[in-house]
Amino acid sequence: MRPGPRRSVSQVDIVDAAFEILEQKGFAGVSVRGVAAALGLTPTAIYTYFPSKNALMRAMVEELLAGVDVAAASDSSSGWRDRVHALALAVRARLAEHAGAMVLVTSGPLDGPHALALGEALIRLFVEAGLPVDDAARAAAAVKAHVLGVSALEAAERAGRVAETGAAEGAGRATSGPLWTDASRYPLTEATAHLALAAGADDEFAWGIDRLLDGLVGTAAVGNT
Amino acid sequence: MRPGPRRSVSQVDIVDAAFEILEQKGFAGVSVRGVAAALGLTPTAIYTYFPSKNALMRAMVEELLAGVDVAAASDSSSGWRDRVHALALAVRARLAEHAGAMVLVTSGPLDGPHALALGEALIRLFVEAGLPVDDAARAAAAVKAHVLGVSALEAAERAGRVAETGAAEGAGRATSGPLWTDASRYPLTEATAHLALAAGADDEFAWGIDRLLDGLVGTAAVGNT
DNA sequence: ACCTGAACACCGTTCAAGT
DNA sequence: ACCTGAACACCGTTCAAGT
Repeated sequence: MRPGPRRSVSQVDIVDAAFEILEQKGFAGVSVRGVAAALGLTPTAIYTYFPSKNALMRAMVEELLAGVDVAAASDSSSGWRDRVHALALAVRARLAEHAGAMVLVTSGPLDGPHALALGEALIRLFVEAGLPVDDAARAAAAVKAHVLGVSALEAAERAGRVAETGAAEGAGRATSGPLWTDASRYPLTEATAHLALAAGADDEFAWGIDRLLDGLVGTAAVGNT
Repeated sequence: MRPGPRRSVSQVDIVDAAFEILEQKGFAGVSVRGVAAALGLTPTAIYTYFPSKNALMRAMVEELLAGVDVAAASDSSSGWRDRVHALALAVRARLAEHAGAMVLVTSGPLDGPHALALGEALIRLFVEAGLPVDDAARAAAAVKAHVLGVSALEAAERAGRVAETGAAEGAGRATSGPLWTDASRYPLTEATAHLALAAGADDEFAWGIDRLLDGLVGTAAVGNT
């Protein structure tokens, strides 16, 4: 057997250990040395399981997406729209679960089996909604982009919050401080700051997905199978 | 004066040098040591200009966004829809210009002056389109997310291509190879692969933005100022 | 087949010291 | 005020060697 390690730990053990470190120390804190140490291994032992750190990270993305219930997309007890919603919400939740998961996703193409299954399910749902196949694929890509984009905005905001509390003292003073506080030049941004759009409220996310779906299927196709 | 270095190089020189390295070696290749060396400086000299590597990267994001012409959003010779299009296309182009720019954006909140100006311009355009302020802010966030999401998908795909050509030999064989090639389980994905949705065709991007705008402003507001 | 130890060529950041 | 040199505590990855 090609991938078969016989002892000590398994590939999923390594991935799980990596996730634990990701959760605690963020993306920059994940090192193959650290993961190895957490498992009582030498760094070089990791290279028996994964050919590179990047391969490890891609496996992490797969485990992340493995957590979303793609099968639920085929459950025809609810309409296609509800099922797209469920899928989008699930992916976003998984991405929000671990700090730095967003950078992980950007580290390589989403061509793992779970990623492919997810994309396939989305296209199928839009076909079900009455779209021609090509448009269904475009719509699926748009939904993927939207979920990823919202997650990116959330990750960016969270990265800033971590940096601020982490530094505590006036680390970024001279460079960024005085220039960026002139907020009165952005009245509309200020007036709508209470919406906390980047913070990741579920209802705001659902609103965005709904507007996107409105545009994707047009007003004609209101058919909720 | 607080930020005033008197000699040798300026902050923008450092940012520019960092971009050159980003372009050539990707995100992982950018180091404060490397940037310093490119300018004939010692690594520690960089800390006279930026308090940390993260501060440097945030300055890079600002320079990236400085390249999009936000003023064009106020040019009322074209409709609000065209101007949203122009803004979205410009941001995406800037993000696509440098490999690894996406990770850069995720490294901290988008609260620099150029980022704020861009967000403000988007909200204003949606107010112009007839949306109430709160919905305009939500719409602006959706457009930002869409652009970022598409860029993230493109970055992920590009990261994969680099890894493949870089490794050349069977680096990821045992781990990912045999499991991921069973593409016949994803017929719809295969059937629409020719669309190259992740590759970043301009017309596909425009289609997505258009559908999103359709959903955001509804069918009632077709008013093109 | 799996794992260790030592080594190579790197990192970000701090701090005392120079001019 | 700006910059250097040396140092600290890390990195990913390779390779010979052990069992």
